Amino acid sequence: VSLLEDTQVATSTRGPDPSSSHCNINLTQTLRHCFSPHDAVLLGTDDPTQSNSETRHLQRQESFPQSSSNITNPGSLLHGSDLTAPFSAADIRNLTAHDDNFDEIKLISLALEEGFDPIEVSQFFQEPGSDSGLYWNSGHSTAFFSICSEGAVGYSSDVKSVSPHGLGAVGGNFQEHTKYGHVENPGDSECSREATLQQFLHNPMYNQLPSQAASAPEHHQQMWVEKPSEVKESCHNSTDTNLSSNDHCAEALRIPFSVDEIVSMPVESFNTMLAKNHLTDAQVSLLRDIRRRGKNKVAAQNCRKRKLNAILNLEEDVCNLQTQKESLKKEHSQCSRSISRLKQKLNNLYRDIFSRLRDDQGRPVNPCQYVIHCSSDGSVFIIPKHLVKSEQKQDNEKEQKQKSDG
DNA sequence: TGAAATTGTCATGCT
DNA sequence: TGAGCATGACAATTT
Repeated sequence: VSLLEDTQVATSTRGPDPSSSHCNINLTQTLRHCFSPHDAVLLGTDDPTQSNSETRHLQRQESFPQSSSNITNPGSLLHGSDLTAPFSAADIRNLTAHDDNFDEIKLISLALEEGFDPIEVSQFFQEPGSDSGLYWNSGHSTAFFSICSEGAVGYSSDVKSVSPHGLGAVGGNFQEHTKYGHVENPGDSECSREATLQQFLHNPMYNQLPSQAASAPEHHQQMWVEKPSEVKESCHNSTDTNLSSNDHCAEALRIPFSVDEIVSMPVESFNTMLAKNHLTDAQVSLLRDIRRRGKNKVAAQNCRKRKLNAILNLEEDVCNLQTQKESLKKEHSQCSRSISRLKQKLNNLYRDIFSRLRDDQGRPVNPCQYVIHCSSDGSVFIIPKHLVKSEQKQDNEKEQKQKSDG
């Protein structure tokens, strides 16, 4: 590996920008792209998840520049213990130990103890108004903050980058960092191998496997820099037309706080955390934004669940009411039939009674002129119809008067 | 390739 | 007054 470190390998058209004049990539950078703390652990053990790592290795090979075939057997370079060569035994132990404890809280403490420099970090936050410039995707548990060269702040994480161990903290957007900040200048002293190694070893925000990041869709990689309009504008306003807007937004910043932690911790703990870490106002604002967005994201998810449940409940209610309506319809038709039968019976009875009635002179009573009246006490009278009509009129008038008085 | 569904975010109002 | 929640609206992304 050390021999290869200075070997310049021409990238093929599969490189980040085939048309770019910066199409040479340092193999060391490439190896860094293709290497994660997980690899270090997996390569050094007989982990049963080896097949998993092989799968990832194959994926990694796909994203590996084609021209790496200039080397006798580039694949072999990625196998075996050679890859661990740049790391000391202590480093490997360190990696392994941390890999087993890569939960977010320990990442935070690790970063605070070993890697995180608030002052260094704060230099990326000198410009206020981070709210509108910030963009982040918290599907994953660990935060990665990026900042445009003009000062707009961004954040990115990758949902799909959950580690095989489910700890969700291995890997990081290092790919972005190298792509935007290092590949352009392989010899940049600021990106020295040693610094990168230190960064690699101590960066707890390494939450995305480089291979996954490299193979991720371009829009995923650029979400954090492309979406905010302010970032876009500030990046496009740059005078250097040779570099893309993403290159201008390439400066990466890491805050060793888990997004989940930021969002879910009690407000007292959150405020304590803010107070203890000597953050700038912009950083505090950023973290509060992250917390607010995280809370709101969960709220939106809950809101949508409730809305769906409400819709489902309403659909269920509609079904129940339709069933009830059908039942009532049946009942109504049954009642109507019963009423018809009763009416018919009553009519027959009426006719039968009148067919048997006779007046004083023995003549049949005309049913058109008389009606059968049943009083409340049970007595039955045969009354001329005109009397009934006049009585009914009087009754109706009485009712109307009562109603108007009432 | 267009439509529909999903998701994250913002703004706003309320507690 | 700050924090959180609920929700409509919008835009980007995914299906």
